[in-house]
Amino acid sequence: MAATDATPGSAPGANVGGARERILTAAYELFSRAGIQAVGVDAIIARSGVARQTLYRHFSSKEELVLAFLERREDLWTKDWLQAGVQERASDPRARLLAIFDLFEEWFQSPDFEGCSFINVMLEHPDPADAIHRAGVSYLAGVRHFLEDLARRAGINDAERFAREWHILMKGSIVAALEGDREAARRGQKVGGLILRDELDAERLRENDRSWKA
Amino acid sequence: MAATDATPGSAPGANVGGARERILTAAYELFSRAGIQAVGVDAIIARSGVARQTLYRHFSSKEELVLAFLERREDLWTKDWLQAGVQERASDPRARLLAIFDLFEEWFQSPDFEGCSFINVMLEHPDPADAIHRAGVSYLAGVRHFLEDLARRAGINDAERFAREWHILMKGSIVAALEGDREAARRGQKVGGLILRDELDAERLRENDRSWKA
DNA sequence: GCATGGTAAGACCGATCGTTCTCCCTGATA
DNA sequence: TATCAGGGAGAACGATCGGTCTTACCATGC
Repeated sequence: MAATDATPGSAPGANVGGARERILTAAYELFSRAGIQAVGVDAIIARSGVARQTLYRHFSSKEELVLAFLERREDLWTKDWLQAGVQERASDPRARLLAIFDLFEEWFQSPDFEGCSFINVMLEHPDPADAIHRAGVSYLAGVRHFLEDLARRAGINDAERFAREWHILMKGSIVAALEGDREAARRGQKVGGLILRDELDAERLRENDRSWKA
Repeated sequence: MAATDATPGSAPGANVGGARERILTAAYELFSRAGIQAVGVDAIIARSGVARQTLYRHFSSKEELVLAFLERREDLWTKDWLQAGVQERASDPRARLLAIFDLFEEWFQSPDFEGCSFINVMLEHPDPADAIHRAGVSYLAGVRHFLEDLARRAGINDAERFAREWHILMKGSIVAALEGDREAARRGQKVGGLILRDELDAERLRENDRSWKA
């Protein structure tokens, strides 16, 4: 995920782009894999090859850097990977919902599978008043809104409820994958199929009901 | 969850039982709510009212204390709460599986809902070689084995596969509840109902198939 | 030439981390 | 009475934490 190294021997991502960019790249690599509390600013400074003061010029505190990391995570993971991925794999909204778990299948098998950073930071900062906790919740809501949009396009009756159910499947299968279940994605997809079938049945019932009354 | 205070004014759990017991009680309360890295040994010492050296006489390191906390969590949460809870609420294995989410419903509404410590510690220690990570995975497997047993008693064909699907629902709804979804338990129960119905249909098909061949 | 601003390098701060140590007290046992 | 283990209180260890400060370098624009 890091750009090609411009200065061999130095840490990946060092001396590529401006200082702020190098800091964010290093923070992304470290935070997404090891979590927040386990990564000190010293580690980010070392990996980015930036001076201490430079980091604090761009980010007034570690918390601000974490919030910037989460913002980037949404760009790279939610938008560039998840949303773009399902759109290139399928065109039908229903197929796109199921394609999420095809993406997950590949993701889970990747050697440095790191899980969902939004879940990770939310659990790592349990206080609901914590800005980092709230940011995690907010970016998870962003994912859910994407599901809601797909559900609406698929003609599903209560898109918000459906999205929340689908998201539960996604989050559950991510945790299962972190436990080591290599088939977590297929399991999520299978149960998702049951949900979709149930929605279809319900829709058919509603239509029968309408034609009955007509 | 802490025993009644025997010495009013001191921290809850202090001077109740032996030193080891007080330490474990304090560790349980702090670790389960704030996580591992956020809780220092100083906080556990202060809450338990125990001397520094006393803690290190009973637990050779913080890591050992964390492992003892997880062991206690299995006793209190998995066995005394989850397993005992579903057995008193229902007798039919299928009803017991669904009753898990009735328990979750109450759990999620409790003001100090803390989530699943096994998931929390596993995500907080992402390294699969870490003893704490492995312990979390192992206790999650314990929960899964309980589900597997229920599934087997319910006559479900592939109990291991079923248990993994059911567990995904449980974990997903726990994370959703931590996000603030007040109906996460009902959602899990509803999707669980779809899985159960599907298992019933499949079993019916197998029986039809058998009588057809007979 | 000279000022300016971004950056590197690194000393330094107080606080906290997990851990070890010493000293003293108490209560049970021999 | 003498012994000894368990525990309390707290100093102290080296390491690391997030964050500040100083100094020097270098490229740019006036």
